[in-house]
Amino acid sequence: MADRQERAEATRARLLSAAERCFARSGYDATSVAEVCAQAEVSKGAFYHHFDSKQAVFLELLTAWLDRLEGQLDELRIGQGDVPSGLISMSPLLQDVLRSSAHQFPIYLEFWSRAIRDEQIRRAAIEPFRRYRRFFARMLEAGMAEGSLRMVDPKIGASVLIGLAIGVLVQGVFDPSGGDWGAVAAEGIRTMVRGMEVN
Amino acid sequence: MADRQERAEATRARLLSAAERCFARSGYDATSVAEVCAQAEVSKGAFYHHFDSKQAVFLELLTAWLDRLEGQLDELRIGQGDVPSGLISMSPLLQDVLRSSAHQFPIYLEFWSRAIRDEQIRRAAIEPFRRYRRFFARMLEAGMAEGSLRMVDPKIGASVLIGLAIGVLVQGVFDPSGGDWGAVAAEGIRTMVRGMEVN
Amino acid sequence: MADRQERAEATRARLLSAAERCFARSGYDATSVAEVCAQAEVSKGAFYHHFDSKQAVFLELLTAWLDRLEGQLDELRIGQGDVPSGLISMSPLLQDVLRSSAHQFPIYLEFWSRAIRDEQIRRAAIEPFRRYRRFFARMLEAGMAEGSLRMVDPKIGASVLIGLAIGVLVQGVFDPSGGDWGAVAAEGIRTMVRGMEVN
Amino acid sequence: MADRQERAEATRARLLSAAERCFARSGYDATSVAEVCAQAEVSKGAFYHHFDSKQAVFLELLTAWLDRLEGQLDELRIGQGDVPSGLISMSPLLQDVLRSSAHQFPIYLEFWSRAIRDEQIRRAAIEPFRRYRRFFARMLEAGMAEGSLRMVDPKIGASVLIGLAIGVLVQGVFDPSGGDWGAVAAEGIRTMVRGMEVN
DNA sequence: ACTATCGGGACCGCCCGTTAGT
DNA sequence: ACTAACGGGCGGTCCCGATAGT
Repeated sequence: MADRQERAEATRARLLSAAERCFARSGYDATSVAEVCAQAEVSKGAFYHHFDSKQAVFLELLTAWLDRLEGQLDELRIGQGDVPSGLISMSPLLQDVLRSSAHQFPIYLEFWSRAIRDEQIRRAAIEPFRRYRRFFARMLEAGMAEGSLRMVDPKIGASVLIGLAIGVLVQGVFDPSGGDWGAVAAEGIRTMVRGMEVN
Repeated sequence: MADRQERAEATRARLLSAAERCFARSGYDATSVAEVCAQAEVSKGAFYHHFDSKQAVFLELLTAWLDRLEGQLDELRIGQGDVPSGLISMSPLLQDVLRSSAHQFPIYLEFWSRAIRDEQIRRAAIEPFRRYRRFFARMLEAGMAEGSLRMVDPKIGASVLIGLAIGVLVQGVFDPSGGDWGAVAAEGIRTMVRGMEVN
Repeated sequence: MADRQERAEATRARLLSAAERCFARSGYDATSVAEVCAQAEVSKGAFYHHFDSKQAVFLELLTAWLDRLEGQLDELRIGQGDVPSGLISMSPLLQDVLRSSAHQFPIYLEFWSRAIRDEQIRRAAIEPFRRYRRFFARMLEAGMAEGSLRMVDPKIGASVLIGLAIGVLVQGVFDPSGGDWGAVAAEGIRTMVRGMEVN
Repeated sequence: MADRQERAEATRARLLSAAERCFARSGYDATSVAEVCAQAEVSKGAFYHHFDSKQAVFLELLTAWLDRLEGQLDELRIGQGDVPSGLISMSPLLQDVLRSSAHQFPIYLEFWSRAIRDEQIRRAAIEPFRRYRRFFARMLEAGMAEGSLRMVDPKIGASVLIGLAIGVLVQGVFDPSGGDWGAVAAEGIRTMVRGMEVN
């Protein structure tokens, strides 16, 4: 039956989860494959059976995270009401990411560092962001169409919104005790929206 | 007599510069001490004579960069006019940082990744940000006092501003060809200020 | 009914052929069992079902090659005419081996390297050579008997002949473009025979 | 003083010698760098300080061996008497190589196997042989000039001579107890020369 | 102040072979 | 007969840092 396949997928999942834990705790470079295997309680043979390299695991974790984020974004798409209130209703999402990703975000930050140098990682890391930007650009266009938002280049406006989110995330991760980052997120979005509204 | 000391200072400087180049090109972990020494055309012994460890060099580069940034900020402090236009006049600075730091910023991004795990690095990396925040908080307080800005928690407002700056920087570094980041910076600040003004 | 067995035999043959290709291309050590299996489009399980080990495949390829060589030699045995012209008529064979074995010979060269250390391989690799020597020794004895060849120790003479063949082969394989090895083979045999004739 | 440098060269020499021993005993692939280091009683750090890679050591051993061989050849160049007797006087050299290289030759055989695949090794291994061939070609030309040798393409004749030497060496190494290889070498050269003489 | 040499250690990737399953 | 999953282990390379020497 599918017994074998199930077991294999379980092993794979255990490896991914162990890798995520290790990367989050010690960082990518400081995490050895052996450590991940030990955490997952499998052999190195199993590791390299399921993944091509250490980086491949990383890439998979990255894309999974980015996809999850996009999924959450899509769920909010069906926001009733006008665009400004739609945007404001997103601050819980940002706060949620802030809270839940506190331990994972550092990994992705490190990943981004690598993305600058590695073409493959760069593509994987940047493409989703371009999609996010398209998502927000469409929202802004809708807002302009409905007359609730001032006229701005939607692409630039979207980049500003995403920039704010990233910046708050970064600060929240580095200096968790340095401020009420949930409040900063909320206030940031509120201010941003205010600055974008027609009046 | 100062000959000896001068020569030593020059070696030290060459090492720092070589390290900056290497870190920027390959990242911290991928850069070996030997590589830095080769670039600086000195032996490893010289390296360890001037620095305690690879990380020590990194720390020194970090603080130098952050101090330079703060210096640029201080120069702008003597802004005449009201606070909103003072803030807006800062966008060239951000654009400048965006342009000039394009090659160095990745290093500090990586540094931040490490800051999460390493107490020493964390302090060095976070303290300046707290200073930046105090700087902007004071600006916002002044704006509220002069009646040009809405009432907000100045600390939170400052964090929002810094977040925006970071977020634009990050995007600009990762995806330089993905947008006109100078324009994004300008538009972001303009919108932010609009959203903060009394009306 | 023979269906099952046929299929198995085909798999076995595909593995052997794939192994030969891989060994020739990358050498014995640099060729992994996985690579051979990939080339043969079967799983590693199949490999180890048909062969005990990587070396077993190697041994099988070796003996097959040596047997083939001996077969070609036997075909020439029915040489009419005297011994000297019989020997000279063998130079096309050497040239043929030179041409056809260009890609396989390196494998066996490597095999010989191993033969020095491994008893099992040594026996497999050396025994045929002793047979070749006996073959030529008998020819030389015949030549001496018929009065066309000088008196020499037939065993030593045979070794000289085989040595010449090996040496030309080795050079031809290493430095194919370095000379006209077919001509070298012909001239070598001719000279050798001249040196062996009574006058 | 030169104390330090002396010690370093001693270490280097110990490594080379240990490598030669190990390669001869177990073959190139089966010899680990760690093993060589252990034999030489130095650390891996020392190994990689003196050599770029395992292969670099191999290459150095190879070229040293080939150069030594060429040196021995050059010493014989000042042969008085005519060319035929000059050639015959070389058989002790071949016998000597046969005896002394019995343990090293397998290494170079393996090296040659690699030479087929690796451009760098190939060049290092083949160039000397081309030089040998030029050496013998000049001898043959001299012999033809003095009228003691038949007219043959000197390049081809030289290749034949070298081929004979290689072939005897190969057999002697593989099957040391299978014959009197010294006698084979002598008889081979004698026969060859006889076959080349004018009558 | 600066160098050459060296020590000790760790890491990624891979590899050969086995076994549970089909 | 054949497969996928896995175990256990090793090997080359490199790296950080220390030391002995100038």
